Order: sequence, then structure tokens, then C-alpha cells
Amino acid sequence: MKKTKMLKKNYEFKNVLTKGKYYSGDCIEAFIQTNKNKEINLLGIAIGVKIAKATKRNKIKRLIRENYKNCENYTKTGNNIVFLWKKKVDTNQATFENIKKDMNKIFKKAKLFVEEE
RNA sequence: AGAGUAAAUUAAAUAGUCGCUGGUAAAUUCCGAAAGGAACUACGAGAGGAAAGUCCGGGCUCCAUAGAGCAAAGAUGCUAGAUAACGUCUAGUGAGGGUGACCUUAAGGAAAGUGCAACAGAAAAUAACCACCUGCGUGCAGUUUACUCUGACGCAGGUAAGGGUGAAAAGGCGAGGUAAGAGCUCACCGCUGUUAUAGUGAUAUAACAGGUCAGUGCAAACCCCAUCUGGAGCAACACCUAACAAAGAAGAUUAAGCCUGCUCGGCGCCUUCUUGAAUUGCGUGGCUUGAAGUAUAUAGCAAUAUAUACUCUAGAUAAAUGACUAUUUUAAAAGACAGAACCCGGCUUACAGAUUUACUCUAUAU
RNA sequence: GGCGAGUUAGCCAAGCGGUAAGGCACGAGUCUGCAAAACUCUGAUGGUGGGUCCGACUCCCACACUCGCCU
Repeated sequence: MKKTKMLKKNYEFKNVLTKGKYYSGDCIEAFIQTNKNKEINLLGIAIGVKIAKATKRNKIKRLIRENYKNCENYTKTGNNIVFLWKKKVDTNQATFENIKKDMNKIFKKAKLFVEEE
């Protein structure tokens, strides 16, 4: 397994959030932008301070990252992806299965799944 | 059985599969001149009682190796002890609350000085406005045998009993006493002081004395007294690397500067100050062995201290602990508060469920 | 992570141990044929909870929220 590389700098996040395309599920939102390096996907997770306290924010991050690992082998490369949590949704709904459904929705809309025969 | 008080513990466990962080070890592959770096494999490790708030105190780093005195600013404030230190803790004292177990308590000084006490009220602090009483006076009023009596007014004196207030009214209440009154005198209660006894001490108990007990309250108003405090903080600080633009002023032994002011003392000498410009990096160190933890013994009421033995127990940087399956515990459901960021000792705040120990009250039975 | 400042009516905002000034806006009334302007009136748990005090927006403590700074 390769490491999943992360977005780190503030300006990178701003680029993706302003110029990327917007997709939404029930709990999760995503911004996706094409990247110059075609072999790598860069992942970023940003959850606002006002949504919940630190433990819940950490748990949501972990769940999103775990789901992304499961999907990573079937996705196309060469994109920057930033996931956000919707403000109006309660943090108690952040379970593994809810996030799995949303991530499948988003990747189908964005047509990021590799078409397998 | 019900209701309650105090203290302490725990914060689900086990196995398997996939995945993450850093550590150790050997071999292989790739990059590189080398040092080394990356990938892969194995081993063992990997969030809390509050990690939180940042409210106090220390270590550590820089400012001089952080020194002396005065001032300013700030903190604490019953007693004794513990501690590296503390505004913390332990054991007591006083005051207040509770039937009780027990709980709460920033609790020095108002006789060093200044200030404040709105409204109401006679008066809010050197008491005396109304009032009560006595004496004298009046070409005053009424009255009488009579300056005889009463009243009014004026002057001189005595007193603090009474006066719809107010948070607070000049020790309380009763008796005697008096022209009227008053701790003026007395009994009881309170208050103050001295002595004795007990205690390391705060203080307690008892006896005696005190009526100038007529300087009321507020110090969480300024303040006084006692004790204490140099400043900034790991984004400190040191190093590597990238980028940029300089201009003005001052000083060089009559000495700039050294992070509150002044004085002394010290360091130190070609730089210092102001404005402007630049401010890059999956950078490196600081970064975890420490007033450390566990167990036992001894001293102490306790906080805690000492000795011996054993152990090494997170160090990330968009930030590591997750997901799935099975079993057990439970009546049922893995659920509360919550995520280390240099490290310790405390305080405060949030918190579902469960367990243990000691004790109190009420009711019933023996 | 560390350091610091603040919270008063819908908005802006003063003051201070003793009945919380004022302006804009909202509402009601006067005026007008109807409006505007003008005039009059109305509205406050002082972020929340405790303590000191006779009395707290003010003084002290704790908590909540908002904002700023660090090379």
C-alpha cells in the first residue's frame, strides 16, 4: 500500500475550495480539483471549530480517512480532494456506514471510479 | 427498609483480520561520489481523570552570572505544620448553617490619617433641632383677697428619657432614684482589660476589675502593618537554508546599550536607535529519566518525609489509537465528560453508569 | 500552544457603590385631504451564576461567548 498523501498548506486548501467543483452528500461535502501530478491523489479533510469539540472532530477525520482507504484502489488519480462536514447535521450521525454511502454518491457523481470490466 | 453525609476506586475485557505513528535490529532492493535517505520484514510500545480552562506556583531558555537600596505596581492576610514553591494541602481555633453524620468561611488594623453612609429622618458621628425640668425677668394674656396660680415670650442653666424614619440611632431589660433625667446605683445578660490554669500557638475556662461601655458601620473604598514578587515566554532560544533596498539620526572614553523609574555596582566598546523592505522550508535541535512511577517497611493524628527493591511508560507537526467479526459481563444497551503539543505540583470547571469503606437520622421487628 | 482586550434596548453608545443619560430604528398619539418632517409618549433580568455590602451595571471570584497579537 502506498501512503495517502495529504494537503498541508493553507493556500492549497484555499485553491481547492475556490476553484474546485462542488459535490454534496447527506453529511459530507467535497471539493475536487484536477492536479498537475497525474499519479497521486492529494486528500484534505477540514472540519470547522464550531461544529464540535476536538474529540468528535478527530473521530470524523478518522472515519473519512478510513473510508477513503477502502475506495482508494478504485479511483482515478490526479485530483485534489477536500472533504468538509455539513454544518447543519448533528455529529451523532457520523458513523462508518453513513459516510460510506455519501462517499460512494460523491465519487459516482464526479465519475472518479475506474470502470472495471 | 427508607432518606442522607464523607472518603476512595473504576472509566469494559479477550481473540482474530486490514491500516496509522515513532523506536530497536539484521538482510535485500532503489537513489547518491560519500555521509546518508526511501521502500520492505520482525519485535515490543502508543491519550486523561480531568489531557480542558490558562487561574496560581516551580523547573528550563534568553535578557548580565539577575546584584544592592529607594520608589512605583501587584499579590497574600486566624494558628501550627507540610512542601522545591504556592493564592495549594493537612491538623486545629473563632464565626455561621444543619435534628445529626457533617458542611461553609479573603477571618490583621476603624484609637495613624483621608473618604463615604443616597432617600427618609430632629440627628448618620467633635451630638443637640423639637422636647422635659429649674431659676430670674416682662408697662404681655387670663385669673385671684393677695405677683396667687396658669399660659406665652425672653435670658441663664440642667438632661439625653420621648420623637410615624432608616440597613444601621449612641449597650439591652427590669427595679430604685430625681426638679426633670441619666450606668447615677443595683440584679441578670452582653462588652473591654488584667491575672491564673491548659495549650508550641490561634484560643478556651475561671477569678477579679472597669460605667470615658459617649470614637457606629464600610478596608471585596483609598490606606496602614506584616510577608512575598526582576521581565518575557518553547511561536522562548540555538543552527542550516531561501529572498530583499535601503534611508535618516546619534555616539566613540565627557562612554551608547544591556526591556518600568532613580542611585550605586557590574558587563561591554564599534556599534545603537527610528522608519522602510524581506519574512522561504512536508527544515534540524530544544523533545522527554523526571522534585518519575509501582511495591514494602519505618516516623507522624494527617498532609508528607526517609530507606530498600523493581520498572522505563507517547513525542506527533493539516497532527498518529480507526474499521470489521466473534465471545464474556449486564434486565437491556458499550453509552458520560472528553484528545497530549516543553515538563512537573495544585486549583477551578464538565461528567453516564458501577463498586467499596466509615458514619448519621427516621420507622419496624428481636 | 502562549499572551492580551471586551460583553449595557433591534443598532450605536455614555456614566458611575444610591431610581441606567442620549441618538437612530420600531410601535402609539397630535398635526394633514393623505403622507413626509416636527412634537409627545412607550420599551432594559446590564452575558450567566455566586460572594462582600443596608444597597452592585459598578468591587471580588468562577464560567460562557466574541475579538486581536506572536516570525
